[in-house]
Amino acid sequence: MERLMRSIKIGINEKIYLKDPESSDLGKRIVEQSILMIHEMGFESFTFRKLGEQIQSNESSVYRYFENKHKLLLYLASWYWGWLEYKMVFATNGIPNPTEKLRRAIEILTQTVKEDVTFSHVNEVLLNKIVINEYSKSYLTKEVDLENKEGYFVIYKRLVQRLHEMIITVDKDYPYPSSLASTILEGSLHQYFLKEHFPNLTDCDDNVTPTQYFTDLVFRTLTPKA
Amino acid sequence: MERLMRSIKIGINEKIYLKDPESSDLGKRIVEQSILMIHEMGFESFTFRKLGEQIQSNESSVYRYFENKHKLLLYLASWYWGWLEYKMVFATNGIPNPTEKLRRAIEILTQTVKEDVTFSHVNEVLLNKIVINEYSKSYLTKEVDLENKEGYFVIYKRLVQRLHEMIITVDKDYPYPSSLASTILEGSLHQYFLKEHFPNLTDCDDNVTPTQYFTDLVFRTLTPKA
DNA sequence: TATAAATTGATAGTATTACTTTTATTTTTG
DNA sequence: CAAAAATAAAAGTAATACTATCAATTTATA
Repeated sequence: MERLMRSIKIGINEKIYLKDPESSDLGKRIVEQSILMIHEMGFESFTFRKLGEQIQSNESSVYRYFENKHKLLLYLASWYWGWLEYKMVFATNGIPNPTEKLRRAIEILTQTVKEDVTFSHVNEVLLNKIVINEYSKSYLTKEVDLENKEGYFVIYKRLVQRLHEMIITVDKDYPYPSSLASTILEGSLHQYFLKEHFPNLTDCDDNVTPTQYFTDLVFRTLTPKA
Repeated sequence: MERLMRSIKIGINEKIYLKDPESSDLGKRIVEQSILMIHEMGFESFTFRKLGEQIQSNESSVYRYFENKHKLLLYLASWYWGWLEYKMVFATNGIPNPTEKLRRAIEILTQTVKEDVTFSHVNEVLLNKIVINEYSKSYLTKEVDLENKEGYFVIYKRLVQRLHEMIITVDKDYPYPSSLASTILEGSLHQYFLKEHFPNLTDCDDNVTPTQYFTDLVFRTLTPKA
């Protein structure tokens, strides 16, 4: 699995970048170091100037890969969701029982990223934390409809769609499968955030995981067909 | 109800502002026009300079009320949640049946704000839209723990707490009442956002409301005690 | 292997933002 | 009416988010 993951390239919409960061050493350093820096200082404080210094290159060189830091965030997010999608498809493939399949999917999608599989230069553990703290900012903008039309969110949308399909396979009569799917994905990020910063607003802690909460929620909600 | 609402002042943490905007005509114009402008141009494009022009005053005058636009957002959000809390407490007060009480609370908390009650200078319809699009940005910051300690999020937290209490009154054995409560509040904002920008990721549309989705979800999940 | 092409690095420049400071003017209030 | 407070106007600062230019270096290819 690890070896396999390492050899896969995640297909990201080419309009997100000016030059594919996977195509050069500098590009990989941009991705690698931006993850460390955004995690460290947060998205608002992160700038291309600082990144340039960090990678011992130049601001202007970074701009040749990404138009701006917003596009870089879209890139990192797409990478993350593409990686999760891959893990999910792999883990659920071949499970015949729809209930078990959905259960496994929820597990993959809502669990913490513990090990650094180190898919080349990308630190998935930190990337997961970045997504928890910053992903919303990538779509809560005035440009969202335009960017959606450009296809910048396709991977995330496909992931929700896959979850949606697993839900209706378990219970074809459930009336809100899309909403439930999007609630699981978005809600999971939120529960992780609350656990860290607003522990009173969640039941998740060291002993209770978002995975347990959402698994319980989904299977109380759905009525599996006989 | 409308009359009552108009005569109530929402108690907002005094550390959020430098000078109470309710205390002067200029302050009220700041709040009133900032709501229109943030709704119109989005939070990132909104600046105190532009606001100063709009209210026929000066940037520096705005800075005497709020340290920066982030604090202004915290203020507007507190106002909104305080207003919603008030509506909810009012609407559920005196309902003896816990299930009906919770149902009514969910209804209030997840429904669209349709009418402009025009609680003085605040346009609640637009404020609701601002909260949908911008609220996350108020806490997804590196300063969240500090600001939480300062009490900038108390009203929102109290609202989740109230919902939590109603949930356990309906089903004292449900193991995740805090998570469910926070999921309802946050998830509702998210479903409204999806309905507008990612209709494929939600079942909510002109005919199906987030209220229906969450009411259904909660009552499938909880087992009311006999 | 020479040369062209592409990439990168360094520097400088522009417009805007997010403020702060100062001073003048207006409004409020005792 | 005088003093105090609030507001307005203007200017200034440091940082951001870029763009443009050109030189240096690496890479590709003829």
